[in-house]
Amino acid sequence: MKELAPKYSHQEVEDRWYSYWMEHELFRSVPDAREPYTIVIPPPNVTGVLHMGHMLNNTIQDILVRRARMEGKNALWVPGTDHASISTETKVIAKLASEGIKKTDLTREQFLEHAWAWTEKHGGIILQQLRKLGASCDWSRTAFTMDAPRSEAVTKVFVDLYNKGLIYRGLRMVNWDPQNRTALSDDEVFFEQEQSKLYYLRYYLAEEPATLDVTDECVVHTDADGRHYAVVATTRPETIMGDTAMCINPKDPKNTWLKGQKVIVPLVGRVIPVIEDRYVEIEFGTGCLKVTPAHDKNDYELGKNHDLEIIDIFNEDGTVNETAGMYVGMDRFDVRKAIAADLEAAGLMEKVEDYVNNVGLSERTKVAIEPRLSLQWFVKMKHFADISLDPVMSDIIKFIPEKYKNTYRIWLENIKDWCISRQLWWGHRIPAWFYDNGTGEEAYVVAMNEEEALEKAREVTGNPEMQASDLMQDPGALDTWFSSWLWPITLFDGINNPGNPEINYYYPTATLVTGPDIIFFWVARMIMAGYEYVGRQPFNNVYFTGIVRDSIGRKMSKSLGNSPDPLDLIATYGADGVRMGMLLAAPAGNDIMFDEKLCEQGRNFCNKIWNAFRLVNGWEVSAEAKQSDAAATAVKWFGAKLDATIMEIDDLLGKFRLSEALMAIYRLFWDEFSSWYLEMVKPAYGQPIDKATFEATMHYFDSLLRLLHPFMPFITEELWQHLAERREGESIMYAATPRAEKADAEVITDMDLAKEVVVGVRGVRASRNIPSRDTLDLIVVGQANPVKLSAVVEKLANVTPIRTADSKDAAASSFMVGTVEFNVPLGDAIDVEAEIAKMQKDLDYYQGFLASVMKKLGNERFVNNAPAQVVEAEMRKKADAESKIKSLTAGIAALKK
RNA sequence: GGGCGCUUAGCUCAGCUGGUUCAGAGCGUCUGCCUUACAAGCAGAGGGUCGGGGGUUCGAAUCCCUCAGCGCCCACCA
Repeated sequence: MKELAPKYSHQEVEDRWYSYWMEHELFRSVPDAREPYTIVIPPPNVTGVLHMGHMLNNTIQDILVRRARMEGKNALWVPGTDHASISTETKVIAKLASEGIKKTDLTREQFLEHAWAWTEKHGGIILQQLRKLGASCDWSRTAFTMDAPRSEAVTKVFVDLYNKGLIYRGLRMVNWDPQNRTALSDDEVFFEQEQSKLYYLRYYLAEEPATLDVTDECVVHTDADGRHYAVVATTRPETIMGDTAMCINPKDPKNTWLKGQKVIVPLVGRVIPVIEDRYVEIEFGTGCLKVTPAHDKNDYELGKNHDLEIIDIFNEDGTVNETAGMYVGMDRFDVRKAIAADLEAAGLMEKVEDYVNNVGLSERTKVAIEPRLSLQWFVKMKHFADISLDPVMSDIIKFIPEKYKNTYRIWLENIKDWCISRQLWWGHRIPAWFYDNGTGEEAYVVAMNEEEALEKAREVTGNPEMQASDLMQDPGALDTWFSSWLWPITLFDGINNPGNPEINYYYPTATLVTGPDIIFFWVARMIMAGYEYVGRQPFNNVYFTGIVRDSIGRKMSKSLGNSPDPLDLIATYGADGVRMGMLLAAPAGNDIMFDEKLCEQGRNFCNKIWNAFRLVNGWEVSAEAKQSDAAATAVKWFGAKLDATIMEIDDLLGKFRLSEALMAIYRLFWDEFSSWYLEMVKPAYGQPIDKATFEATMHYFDSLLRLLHPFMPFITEELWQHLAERREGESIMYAATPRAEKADAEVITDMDLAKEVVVGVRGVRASRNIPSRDTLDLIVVGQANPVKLSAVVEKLANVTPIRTADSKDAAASSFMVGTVEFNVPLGDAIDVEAEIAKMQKDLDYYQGFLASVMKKLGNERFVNNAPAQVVEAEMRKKADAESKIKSLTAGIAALKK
């Protein structure tokens, strides 16, 4: 056998094995007779870069897939990327801007060329990075949400839903992003607190009435000239050009005098009515609300109810338009400043207060959303909510952790229609064609392509002369999620080619691994699409990972600079080390407090495995050598320990407690196998090992590597090749995961006792500074030797065969294991005072313990009410404590003599 | 405003339907060791009245109430 370096070096090993796996197509899956196990990757944004969230997410997926593969399932992990419509378009625009090119200077085709070029350059980088992590994806299936098969499916679904009446076009107040000039869905808006101002504006009465209907409770404003005015508090004075009413609450006693009046919009001069609606909050500001139906969601509703005029004063980019009549062409925020100054100058500003406001921002551009009235395409969600709630609530689709079921339910119960159109170019184009039907009303057809659209249009209009040039396709694109929601289906061509062998085999997928932040965007909608188009759930489990934070709990972000580069981490600690580091910090459902030290721990573990292998690899095997008692015992015991841990791991993995499963293997390998087992079977210096022990050890090593492989694929593959001859193309990836039905509990218990005795002797050595090479005597006091596995004790503690004695040796250090006292005679080396102090401490503890047990047993209600076995246990505790006290008391007395 | 979750050792967490000395794990800390696989290591040790208060019970980290602190999601009063 060749010499191995004392330190494991991952660099060369990891790349070599990844190439080997690829070369032999070991990640490839095609349908066969085995049970399928499918995972579809949450497609990362095509222009994205690998971050720690991806690392966590994909490590988990890889563990699940590799484990399933070793369980004999036909495991498939499908990779791909997302075209990320708005995000990519934003980035391309920014890139073009840096080159001095404006989007508006380009045609659609020119812009798309740039976008595709960008996609080709960046797309796939992130997938390449995943390979470094060891991701066992079937790369031959790599998909893109905007490639041809996916695009066709998207169009098909749009047409289908339109035909079913589930997609409609409507004039709605939408979230408008003035930077990208597009509508956004509600889910793409986030709110942030902002320091702003509350402006109090004077709205003078249009006509001074002869008498004012004033009560004692009224708050009436009068200026120096005796003219009356109302005061309106607003955060958005720049929208006054769009005011078409002022609103008060009919129950507001302060403002009853305004009922039925008309007021003048400051600066603008327009006369508007005072309307009454209970929507107005009496306590807010002055109780007077300016109503701008074109620029506020609630105002729009008010406008509808009170039949108000709608005056839209903004352009698509958030500048003021001609309709406003003033400040034309200025940006909305510049107008705010200008108008505030002008109001002040005109004496129309009552006062200005500081105010903390929640402002809606575009998730992508971070620009303040402008509520805007526009014609958009919507999906009716009621139907989808109806078909997708029950499967989750009844655990047909299991959420891990379960708490997200609640979140899901509440969202579905309050669902709003989904705005799916975006005024963007990068994305799936909306398959609707408009034409002029001469009525001035909007007329369009929805079809798979232009040809079909023309056919339909001719049919609808009854005009066979209609030409393609008479049609104009909707220039907009679809929300990215309108393609993502089909992902588990379109990856197997289930929309274009329903019921094909692939979709029948791989669908429903096993487990979706994703973040809770996209539970609405994506998870819920995939469930909807799954039931609508396949009639079944898209996945059986959804494992929600936490957010990766830094070691002091801050979210990792570029701006904070607290996010390590995953590839740097891999270079430093190895993919195996980083995978372990991620996982150690990642209990399901909790946020991840990531600390680079955990990767170090992972790397150290690799080194430990490596060195354990170096040890066994270096043994000289002798067919003649006889197996020692210690070795025979060790072999039997570790087999039991291994079985017990296998069952524990099965249980943990079944509950998706990956972190704990890995920790169980870690302890099994490090503590039980390396620190205990290998020390038990290790031959004396220069001696060969017997064949039986060697073979058992290699077999155990093999089992450990198999258990570990899903978590740490590279080092396990590297070492596995040394364990047995293997043919080219074979891999631990397909070795069966170890199984166990039951574990020999007796030998485990016996060994636990033996280990405690060893630790006891080591403790004596440590406190007396006795080198481990000095052989000691070990005596059981006052009873028969209870240690069955004494050969192990003799070897590991380096003691002569265990003897028994009736009473305590005055020149011995002692320790207790259970109820048994052990003596280690030390002769002159004994420190009587220290020995007495130690025993006295134990004695105090047991006396206290006995007292508490006696109190319990003295309580009649306890004895009468508690189950018999609980009472019996207390009786045993009492007997144990008494026996220990007796032995300790005798020991102290012996020492004091 | 509505909802969900968390608070256990210095740190990160596990403790299922209350009961085996149940108060645990990993890391860190301290002490002693370059012992013939591994100092990225070995051996040993210390460390918590389970957020506060109250209740149910023979018995509570575990169940109930309440207070405090932290976090997340939804809604978005100008």
